[in-house]
Amino acid sequence: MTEFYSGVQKAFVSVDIIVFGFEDSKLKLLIGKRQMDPGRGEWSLYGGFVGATESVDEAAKRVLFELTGLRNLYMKQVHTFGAVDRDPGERVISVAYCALINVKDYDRRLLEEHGVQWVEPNKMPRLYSDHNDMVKRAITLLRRRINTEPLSFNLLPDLFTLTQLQHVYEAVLGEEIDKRNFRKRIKGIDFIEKTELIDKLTSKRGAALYRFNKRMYAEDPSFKL
Amino acid sequence: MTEFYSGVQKAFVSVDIIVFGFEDSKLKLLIGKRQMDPGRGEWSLYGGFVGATESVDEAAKRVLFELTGLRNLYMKQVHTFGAVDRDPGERVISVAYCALINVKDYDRRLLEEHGVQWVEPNKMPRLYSDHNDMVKRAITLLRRRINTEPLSFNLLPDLFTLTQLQHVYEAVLGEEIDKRNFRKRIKGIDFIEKTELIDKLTSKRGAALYRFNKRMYAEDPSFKL
DNA sequence: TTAAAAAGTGTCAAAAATACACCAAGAATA
DNA sequence: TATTCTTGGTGTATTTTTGACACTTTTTAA
Repeated sequence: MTEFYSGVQKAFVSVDIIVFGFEDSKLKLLIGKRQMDPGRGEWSLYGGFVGATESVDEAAKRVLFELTGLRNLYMKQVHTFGAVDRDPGERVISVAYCALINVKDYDRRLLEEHGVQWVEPNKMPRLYSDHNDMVKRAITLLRRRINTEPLSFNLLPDLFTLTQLQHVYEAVLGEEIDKRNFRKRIKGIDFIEKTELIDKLTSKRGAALYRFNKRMYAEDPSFKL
Repeated sequence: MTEFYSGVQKAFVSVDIIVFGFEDSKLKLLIGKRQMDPGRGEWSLYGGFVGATESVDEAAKRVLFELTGLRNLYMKQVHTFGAVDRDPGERVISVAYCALINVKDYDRRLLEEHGVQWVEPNKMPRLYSDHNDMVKRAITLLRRRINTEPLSFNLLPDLFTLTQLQHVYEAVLGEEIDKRNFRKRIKGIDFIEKTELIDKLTSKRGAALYRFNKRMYAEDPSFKL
């Protein structure tokens, strides 16, 4: 075992990103038709290869930036997929990442430019290779973490109403939540601040706008919904 | 973007395994001195490369089998580590797995053969490359899951006493648990069965032996301690 | 003026979590 | 053989958390 690297084959390493957004009170994610071989024309996640001079995490950030034009988004590694024949051409091992974006920050031009679109997870077509599994894992990850980590704010604008926030939870968890109990719990969380501002767009009466106070959260980073 | 694979460098892909065991009421894991370059002589996790004809998961199983002589162990992917210079020689991307074994199933000869030994996580030396980070992540994973997944039994013999089981929880979570409350909760779980057998080894009085009923759990796989 | 649509608010009951202390059984020892 | 030591085993009362549940307010549009 001295010739450590001998007799072992190298592989391509790629990243695939499950980009989640929230629109019309629904959780959605970005998929597009593959514009390259293998699998040209099939629905797939957006991805890219890990370059020689970047870490896998950096590659994921780069690819996400290419797609969205945005940086510093919430992103987490989901799982690494390594079946021998998952890519019909070469041996490609892919690290799946999940990212959350506020759909309104997203430049609609870029959607077209990259030929991607928002779809609801349960209305998704068959995707290329193991990408459906990636999506499944990503959703499982979201569901597990949304109650212990302040994820939800990443899917909303800086200012949001409690109804919107509740809809995020309902969309991710796939179940209805009692409005009064939800708001009761939110009131107990100091870093979700009520502002003086009122949103008049989505309701006739107008709803108070809230804000996630990052600094306050950073001081005592514990979260439990 | 037609020449899909061109201009991208391949990388070695390896697996590293954090093998947890439970001994003397303590959580321990296997580390050894590296017997190969780079990093010869440094403390490190046990690992190996992913071969051309095996999936990453299969590679992890194979490596774990090499090390322990055991199959069908509990094993979960933890995280993939992909810093550019994490391996001083070549570009190596490593997928960390965590495995749980019952120390008594482990052939002590194999320990010596592979030059590995059990250490407590908090008494661990500096490990090769990013292996300390791997261990940290693995422990975080265990802590997150031990209350929602029947992990703990994998660290114990088929027959175990409630005190042993409690010690597993205390060791993983790093906190003491009230004996009566613990046993109360256990009683509410049908697939933890009391047997007629009594363990006379660890106590003078003798303690009832319990068993995890896999089939019963499979029928209704929900777990909440 | 009336209807429609979403925002906002509090109480009570059930369930779950936590704190807490003594007796039992057997082995070893004085 | 009495004593002590060690670990196994058991129940209750309190607090906390969760969950169910319905009506009023505000504004716009018909």
